[in-house]
Amino acid sequence: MEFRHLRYFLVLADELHYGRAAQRLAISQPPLSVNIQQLEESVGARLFDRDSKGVRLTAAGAAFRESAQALLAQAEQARMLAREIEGGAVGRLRVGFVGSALFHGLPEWLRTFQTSHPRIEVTLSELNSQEQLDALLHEELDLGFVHTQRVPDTVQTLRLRSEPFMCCLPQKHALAARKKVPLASLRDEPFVLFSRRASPDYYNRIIEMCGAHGFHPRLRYEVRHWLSVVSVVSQGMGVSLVPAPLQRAGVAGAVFRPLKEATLPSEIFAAWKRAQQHPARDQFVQAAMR
Amino acid sequence: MEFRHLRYFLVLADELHYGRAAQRLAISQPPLSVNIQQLEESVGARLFDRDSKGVRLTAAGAAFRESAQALLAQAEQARMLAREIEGGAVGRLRVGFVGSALFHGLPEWLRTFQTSHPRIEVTLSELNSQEQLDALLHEELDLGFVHTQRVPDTVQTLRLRSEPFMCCLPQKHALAARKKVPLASLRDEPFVLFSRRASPDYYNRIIEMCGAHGFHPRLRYEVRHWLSVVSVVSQGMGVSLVPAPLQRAGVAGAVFRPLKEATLPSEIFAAWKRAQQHPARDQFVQAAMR
DNA sequence: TTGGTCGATCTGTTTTTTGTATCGCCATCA
DNA sequence: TGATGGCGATACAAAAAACAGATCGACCAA
Repeated sequence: MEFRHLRYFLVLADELHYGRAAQRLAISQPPLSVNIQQLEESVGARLFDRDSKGVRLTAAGAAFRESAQALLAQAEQARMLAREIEGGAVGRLRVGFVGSALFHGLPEWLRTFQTSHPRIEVTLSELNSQEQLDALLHEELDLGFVHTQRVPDTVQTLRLRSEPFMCCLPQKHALAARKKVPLASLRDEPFVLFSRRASPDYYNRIIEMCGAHGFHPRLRYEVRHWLSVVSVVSQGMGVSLVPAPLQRAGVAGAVFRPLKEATLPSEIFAAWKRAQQHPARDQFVQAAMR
Repeated sequence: MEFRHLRYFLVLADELHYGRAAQRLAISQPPLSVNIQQLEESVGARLFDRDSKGVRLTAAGAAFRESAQALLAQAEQARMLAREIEGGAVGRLRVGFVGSALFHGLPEWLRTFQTSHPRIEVTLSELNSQEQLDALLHEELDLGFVHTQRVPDTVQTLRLRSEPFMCCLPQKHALAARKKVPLASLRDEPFVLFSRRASPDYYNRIIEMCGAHGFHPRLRYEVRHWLSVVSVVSQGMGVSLVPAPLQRAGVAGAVFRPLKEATLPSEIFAAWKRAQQHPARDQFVQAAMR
C-alpha cells in the first residue's frame, strides 16, 4: 500500500466512476483500475462494488475512505510539523542562565522571543556558568547565558552585554556622598557577596577586582540571589559590587555609585554547542542581540 | 512521499547507519540514500545530519519519526478495520421486526449474534412487514423479520420458524375444558386482535382463517402488543388466536388449546435486499437458522 | 602516508507504473 | 432481437522509477 493508492482511491470514492476519476487524476483509466485492485489486494478487502449498474463503495470501502482521508491529512500534518521545527517555529528550547542574567535583559529577551515564537516551549534553569557548560556538552541544554568566555572548542559564545560594576551602598553610608567611589576605600567595609557555590564567576571576579587594588574583601554575608545582595546592603549590613542594571531593581535604601577605577565589566555571554543544530535557539540569540 | 519512504526512514532512524539500515531493508545502500533524499525533499526539511561523525536525527527528524510511526500504525489499523467490516466482525446492522418476532426467537437470536459479534452495533425497529419491505428497498434496513413471503424480486427471504396458531382462552371459559378447539366454535366469541394498522399480516391471517370456516370474527378489542392480547384474554374479555410460542409468556389466567383443524401456521421469515452485500447480516441470519 | 569506513553519486539493469488498444459484459433501443 | 454505446477489466508495449554494483570523496585511525 502506498499513498498513491490512497489518493486514487479517494478520488474514485468521490466520483464513483473510473473514467471521470482517472481524468481528475490526470491518468488514463486502466492504471486506475490496476491501482484500485492493488489497493484491495493489499488491504485484503473489497472496497468497491462494480457491476453494470455502476461503482459503489462497500461498507468496508466507506470505512476505509475515512481512514484514507485521515491518513493523508496526517501525512500533511507530519510534513508541516517537520518544516516548522526546522524553521524554528515550534519545538522545545532548554535555556540555562546565571542568576544575574535576570538583570542583564533575559526577561525581556524571553518576552520578545515568545511573542514571535509562541509555539516554542522554553524551559529555564538557573545554573552557574560551569554547570551550564557541562549541560550544553551533554546536550541537556540548548542555550546558556554564562559569565565566561573560557569555554571548550565545541561551544560557541557570543557577548551580549557588558555592564560596569557599580558600588552598592547603604543610603546613609559615608561613601554615598561621593560621586565616584575608589575601590580601595572599600578595604575595611564588610562585603555582601554571592555564595561561592551559587556563583563562582561573580564571586571570583569580585575577589580579583579587590585583589588588583591591594586588598581582600571582608566577607560578611553570603547570599544566593541578586536582590538579596541589594536588600542586605540597603539595610546597612555591608557594601557590594554589583552589575549596573541592578540600579533599576528599585530597592529603597540602597544607592549605586560608579567606581573611580575602570574595572573588568560584568559580562554576559550566550553559549551553545556548535555541532547542535537548533534554529529556534539561533533565533533566541538573535532576539537577545538587539 | 510514499509509505516506502517512511519505512526506509524508520529503519534508518533506528540504525543511524545507512549500510546496516539497507541490510535490514534487504536493499543496497545507494537506493536508501536516494530514498532518504527524496523524503527530505518531499517533506521540505532535513531529517538527518550526516557528517564524518555519523548519522543523527535532526529535531525535525525526531518529530517526523513519531509521525511516521503513527502513520504506519494507522495505515495498518485502516486495513484491519476494512477487513473486519468485510468479515462482518464490526459495523452496524439495522434490523426490523414484526412484534410477534419477539415470541419466535428474536431475542435469543440477538443474544447469540451479539455474543459472537460484540463489535456490531445492532439497531432494532419494530415495524410491520410492509414497512420493513419498503425500508429494505430504500436501504434504510439491512435485515427484516416479516410474516410474508410475498416480496419483490430484489428481496430474498428465508423461512425461519413456522408455529401453529393456538386458541387462547380465559382459564374459566367453557372451551378451556376441551383438548382441542374447533375453529367454528369461536363463531360467537368476542375476539381480541391486533389493530389492523399495527400488524396487517396477523390481522388478515386471523380473518382468513375464520373466513375459511364460515364466519367473520366478532372484533371486540384491538390492541397493539402480543402480551396485551394474552392479558386481555386472561381477564375474560374475549378469545384469540395466537402463535404457539406465546404459551411460554407466562400470563396467569390464560390457557392455550390447539385448534382442531390444521390452519395456516404463523410463519416468520428473514428478508433482505439481494443486491446489498452485508456479511454481518448473513451471519445474523445464520444465527437465527439454528 | 595509508588503509578503512561511510555516505553520495554515476551508470546500466530490472521492476513498476502508465498509456494505447481492445475485450467482454450489460443495458438500451430500434 | 440484433445493434449500439457505456463501462470496467485485460493485454501488451512504452515510459518512469527504483534498484544494484562500481566508484568517488571526505574523514578517521593507525
